[in-house]
This record gives sequence, C-alpha cells and structure tokens, in this order.
Amino acid sequence: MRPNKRDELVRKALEIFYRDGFNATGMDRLVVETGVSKTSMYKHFRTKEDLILAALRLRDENFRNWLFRECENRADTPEAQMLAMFDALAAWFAQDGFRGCMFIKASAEFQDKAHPINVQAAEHKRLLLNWLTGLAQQAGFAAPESLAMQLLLLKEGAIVAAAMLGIDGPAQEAKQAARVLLDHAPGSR
Amino acid sequence: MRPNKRDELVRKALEIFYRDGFNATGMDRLVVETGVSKTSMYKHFRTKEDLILAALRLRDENFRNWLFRECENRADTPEAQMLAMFDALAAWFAQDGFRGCMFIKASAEFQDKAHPINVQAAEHKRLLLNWLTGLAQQAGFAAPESLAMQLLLLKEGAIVAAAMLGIDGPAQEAKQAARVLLDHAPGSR
DNA sequence: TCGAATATGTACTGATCTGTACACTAAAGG
DNA sequence: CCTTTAGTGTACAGATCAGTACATATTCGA
Repeated sequence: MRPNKRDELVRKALEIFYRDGFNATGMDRLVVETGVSKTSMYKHFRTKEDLILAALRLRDENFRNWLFRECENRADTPEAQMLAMFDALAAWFAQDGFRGCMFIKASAEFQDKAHPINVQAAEHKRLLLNWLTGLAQQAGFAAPESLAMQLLLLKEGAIVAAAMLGIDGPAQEAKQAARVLLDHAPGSR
Repeated sequence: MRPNKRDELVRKALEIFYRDGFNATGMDRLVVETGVSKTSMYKHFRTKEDLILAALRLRDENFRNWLFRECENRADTPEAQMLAMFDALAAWFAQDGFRGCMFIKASAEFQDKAHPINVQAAEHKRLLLNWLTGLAQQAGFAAPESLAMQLLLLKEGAIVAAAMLGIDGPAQEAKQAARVLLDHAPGSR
C-alpha cells in the first residue's frame, strides 16, 4: 500500500497555499506541482474549498504541536513557557520561507465570518488563546483570560510585523513587552 | 467640470476592495459597482495593480489622518495620545463594516516582498511606527524605538484579534497592556 | 484469476479573468 | 466652430478558473 497519496497531497497543497496564497493558486497548478492527477484530487476532495480546509487542519495541528513542544522544551514553569513562546516565534521568523500566519491570510482572503474557512481560521486562534489561558491559570495569575489575551495580541502583532517590516525587532520587543506584562500582572504566584 | 470621476472611482474601488478583497474583485464587477465605464477605468489606470495602488494610497492617507486626529482630540500629552490610540481603535472596531487592516490583507494577497503592493503596505506600517516613535521621543522615554514597536505590536495584534475573534476584548486588553508598558518603560518623563 | 479500489491522462465545459478595439457622445474653451 | 478632453457602451481576445467526462492503468486481496 502506498503511504497515503491523500496525505501527501494535503501536505504539498499546504506548502503551496502558504507560499502563494489561496485564491492565487489554481487547481491546475496544484496538479502540476503535487504530481497528483486532477481526477484523484477531485476524488479525495469534492471542491477546492475542501482541500483548503484539509490543509488548514493539518497546519493547525502541525503549528500547535510545534509551538507547545517548543515552549515545553525551552522552559519548565508555565510562566516561563509563556515567555519562551516568543523565543520560539523568533526561531520561526528566521526560518527560510517564513511568510506570516497562514490563518490570518486565510481570514483575509475569505472574509465572510460564516465561511467555513474563516470559521476554521478563527478556531485556530481561539485554541491558542485557550492554551495561553490555561498556562496563565496554572501560573496562578489573578486574571488569566486578560493576561492570555494580552500575550496573544503581542504574538499576533509580532507575526504581522515580522512578515511586513522584517524579522529583526518584533520578536525581541514582543518578548520584552511580555516580560513587563508578566512581572506586573496581578496574581499570587 | 465634473468633480473628478477619477477620485470617485478610487474611493469606490477602495471600498469594494476592502469589503471583498483584491483578487476576489474583478474589474468587471468594479465597472458595475462604480458606474464608471471600463474604458475610463483603463484610461485612468493602466492596470488593476495601478488601481489597487491608488486605493491603498488613499487608504493610507485617510487612515493616518483619522488616527492622528483622533489621538489629538482625545488627549493632550504625547504619552496620553499613545494610550488614546487604543480608544480610537476600539471605536473603529465597533464601526459597521469593520474588516481588519487593509494593508495586512494586501500584504497577505501579494506576498512577494518586491511587489509594489507589498512595498506600499509595508510603508504604511513603517509610517505608523515612525509616528509612534516620535510620540515616545516627545514624551521623553529613554528607548523610544523600543516602546514604539511594542505599542505597534499591540495595535496590530488588536486589529487581527478583533477581526478574527470579535471586537470585544482586544482593544481593551491592548490598552491595559499599553498602560502597563508605558508605566514601566524607562525614561525621564 | 477475477474484481474492486485507486490511480492516471487528457480533453472538455462554461464561467470569469485582465486588458484592448472601436465607434460614439458631451462639453468646455479658445 | 472646431478641437481637445473625458466620458460611454459593448464586443472581443486570450488566458485561466473550478470542476467533469471518459477511457485506461496499476495494485492487491480473495
């Protein structure tokens, strides 16, 4: 049995969508670049939208797993892990082919809030927010939701700024800001 | 002489691009929605790209003027104006038809860093950063560039979060975070 | 060896895309 | 009055879009 052509298709489609955008990438080019025949593509995914959704699901899984693991590897306490997130981001920004956040892009290209792609992109951000909230709770902060949202703002801002203004600066400044916020947040740590 | 059909075209194109996206909006639909004939459109703008650039120029002018004025109207000192920016943002988020930042979207749809549209979008962010740096300098902070970048991260993060997760929360949390950052930034105010 | 499943290649449909061609109209200004 | 300028309307070219049709090939378990 082949190692699931379908998974490989999604993996490559993800790569191409991330690099070139959703609307700007036609199915014909996906056929050429993935090497999967058009017939097979449409057997696995009834529409382009379905393929995009599958790619976003994979991206969500990959990105969150990567980020959580990075934070765990870089720090032991929940508070230190929140701070370490910005080191992980800095490493990501420095990678070849960094192009910003795929979910922000997806939300930008499919603006309708009822559109499945928009819904799924928003869900990704919500999951990250929940994760940060959990860490803030574990760390014993008095207002974990508030702190989590503030750190999320720094993270999203850093991604946008790194993608638009260059990777030097945003991640470092985000971390410095996060340290100040953590140091002065109310709570009985 | 008519009140400049060209300006009206750019104004309406801006509105439509903001609402529906760049790649998703065809010239044929612009013809219908603006009421300007296709011949005229292509007489004023040689390509769709030129029209997008003109729309972005107008947006940049409008947005920066609006933001600067809002901050001046809401506060007197440079430091207070930096904080007031987040109140202005909150008001923007609450407006009907709020769809996030047009320049982030433009940068998402035209990812190539050498592309004129990407260049212009980045320039908008750079101008905002410079403005914040100026305010931080006037306010007498010791590291104005650093503080300005941190506030920019909060601003961009708030816009993204408001567009994706809902308008309640991001602006308020961004302001709270900004207050903490301002209160604990080094400098002889 | 048969049959089901999964793949391929390619030509096609009908829509939509950006941009052009061409003939026409309205009006202002010297 | 006549030229210039700015506009209209529409048909079209050539490319590309998402998605389908159809005939063929490969693989693998029963």
